[in-house]
Amino acid sequence: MANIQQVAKRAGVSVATVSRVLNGHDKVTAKTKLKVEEAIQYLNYEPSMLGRNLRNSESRIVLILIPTISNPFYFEIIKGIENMALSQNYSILLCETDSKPEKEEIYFDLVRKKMADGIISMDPAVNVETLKELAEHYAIIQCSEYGGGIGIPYVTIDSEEASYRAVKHLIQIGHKKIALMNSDEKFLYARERRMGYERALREHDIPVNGDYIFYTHELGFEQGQLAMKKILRLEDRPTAVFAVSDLLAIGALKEITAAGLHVPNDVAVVGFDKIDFSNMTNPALTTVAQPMYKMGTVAARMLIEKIQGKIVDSVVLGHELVIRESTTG
Amino acid sequence: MANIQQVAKRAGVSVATVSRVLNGHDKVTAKTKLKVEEAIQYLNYEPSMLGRNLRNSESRIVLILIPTISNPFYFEIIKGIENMALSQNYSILLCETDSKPEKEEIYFDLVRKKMADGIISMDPAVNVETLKELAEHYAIIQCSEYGGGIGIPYVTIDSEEASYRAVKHLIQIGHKKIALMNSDEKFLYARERRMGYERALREHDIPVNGDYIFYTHELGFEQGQLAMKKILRLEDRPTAVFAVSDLLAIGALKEITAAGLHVPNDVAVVGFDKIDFSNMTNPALTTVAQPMYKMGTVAARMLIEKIQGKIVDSVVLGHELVIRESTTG
DNA sequence: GATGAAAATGTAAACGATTTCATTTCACAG
DNA sequence: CTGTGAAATGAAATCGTTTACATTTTCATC
Repeated sequence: MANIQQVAKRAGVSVATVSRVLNGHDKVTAKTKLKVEEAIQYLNYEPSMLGRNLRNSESRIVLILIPTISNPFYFEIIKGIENMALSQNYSILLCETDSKPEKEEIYFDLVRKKMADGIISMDPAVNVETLKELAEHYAIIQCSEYGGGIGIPYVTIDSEEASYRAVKHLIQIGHKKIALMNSDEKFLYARERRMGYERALREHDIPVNGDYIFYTHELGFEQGQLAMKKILRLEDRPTAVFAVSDLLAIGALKEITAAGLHVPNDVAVVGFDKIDFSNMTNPALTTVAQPMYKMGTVAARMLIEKIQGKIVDSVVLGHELVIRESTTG
Repeated sequence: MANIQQVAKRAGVSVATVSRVLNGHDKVTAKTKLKVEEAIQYLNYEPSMLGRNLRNSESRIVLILIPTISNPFYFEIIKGIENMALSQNYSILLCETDSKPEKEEIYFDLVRKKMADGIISMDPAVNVETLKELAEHYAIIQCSEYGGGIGIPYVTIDSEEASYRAVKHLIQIGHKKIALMNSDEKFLYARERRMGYERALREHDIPVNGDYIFYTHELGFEQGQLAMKKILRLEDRPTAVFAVSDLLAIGALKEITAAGLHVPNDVAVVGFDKIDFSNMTNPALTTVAQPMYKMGTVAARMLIEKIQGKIVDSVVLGHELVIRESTTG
């Protein structure tokens, strides 16, 4: 494999000139440019990013931190990030932490060692202390999930409001006994979503019943099944369930059907995220749509600006309630 | 941020010595080692991969080429690859081609420019010519999908046999009118799966009916719905459908239910891949399980060996039929 | 044809590590 | 105390770029 020296030699110019035609921001005579291009062609030369990266002290790689790749919630966000990154000549390293500190640490090390220029964190279980420390030296953006008040820019939606609207929809179609399937309240978004839930109830003079609130330690299908089992065993059974993730809701769906009950006639279900699969279930799932693709592009743009040393502000994006069969038959 | 020079200076040794304690394969006195480690600690030094990578002419990054991140089929494979890669100090760049040559080209360029040390291709739509050309200079492995006979090592399952067993299962539980929902036969695996389908039929003296074979140009949910619509319109309606992907099968499921028919009483359905969601549907899907995690680890191991210059052989892994509600009630 | 400013090109020093080869240090035998 | 070989360390080249600065070329002008 040829390097820039050999190209220079063959073209009869200096390496500086070759570099100039390569990057194009400096002026080069049409004639020399041609000579260089011929040499490049002839030698099948491809500039090495290794040399360039060292010289420029950058890697042109950004990290995406997600708890697990199995949650389709992240798909669209990732696509958004990827496309924006690609358009700016960045590549993305997708990092699954499994919410384990030791895996997280591996990836943090990647930026410490200059293998990555920045991080978009979507892991709610991320170690906030380390993140804060890292943010002093490196570019970091939080996306979708965020620890509040730690001074790291984020892009997210208004969880409280989204939750409020979802529950309000259930109330409007006649439900009064509404269960909340929430995740661990150590996460900010979980606290916000419970607040929205309670606000909607209070606004309609429905008392908040602690027995109707369930916590799961993960947002997966199985946790949804498990929680739904408990809900179905309540003596005063709820007629509706609001789950804070589609996977939880799909687990609930499966469990309700397995119990011989009908959705939505016996129990209505609302999910959160509008993952692809929410449309594939029987019945299709009513859910809150986050503008995921947009979220991804915005996060990526913010990160790149941060890498370039600019100051960036946090962003709150809109959301939308998508009403489908699981609440309206 | 400190560099190796400053560490050397503070420790009162040469950079060579620092490098030696860093990498640990050369001998260093316990006393100097301590001095160096103190200096590292004091300066908060982290070795830069940029310098190291240039010197070593490697990036320690491998590319994974997938058509789209939305297909859960790839999850477990990716996890397998990632874990194996991580254990060997490689990171993975997940690359979505959308089956578009221009996106593919972006990623191919990454290896030409030394930004990546090798490629694991899972994209059936990959440009085989370019891939072959690339394989002359760079480490490449095909995983799951593969173009046969192009001299690039692959890891896969025996598609023909898997397909044969799936169809045989349908025959054994009494079906004779079995539709095949296949993808485009420009893909080798599609041809193989049709062959398995036909072998099973022939073996039980069931004539192969061309009207029962459907082709989709993608393997998604919508394509499954569309194809199922056509199948349901056949005058001599099949009593079973074998789809070559779970997403197709889930589309079929939804469509059958929407038509007021029952699975499996009216139409039985078999999928392929055993993605997580195949278990979440109503009814749960009978499907062919590929050893995806294993496939990923094997592919990663093969790739790393290839990078190290070893000669690697292709691998065919086993598979398993998972019988669930969509065929047995 | 000399002059000078502007444009094009070249020289050489970074970037931050690893590693070969040379040199120094060390322990020990004579 | 010296000589010896092995072990530890150091000096400097190297990987492949980019770029500040120095130098040369170009060309319009007088």
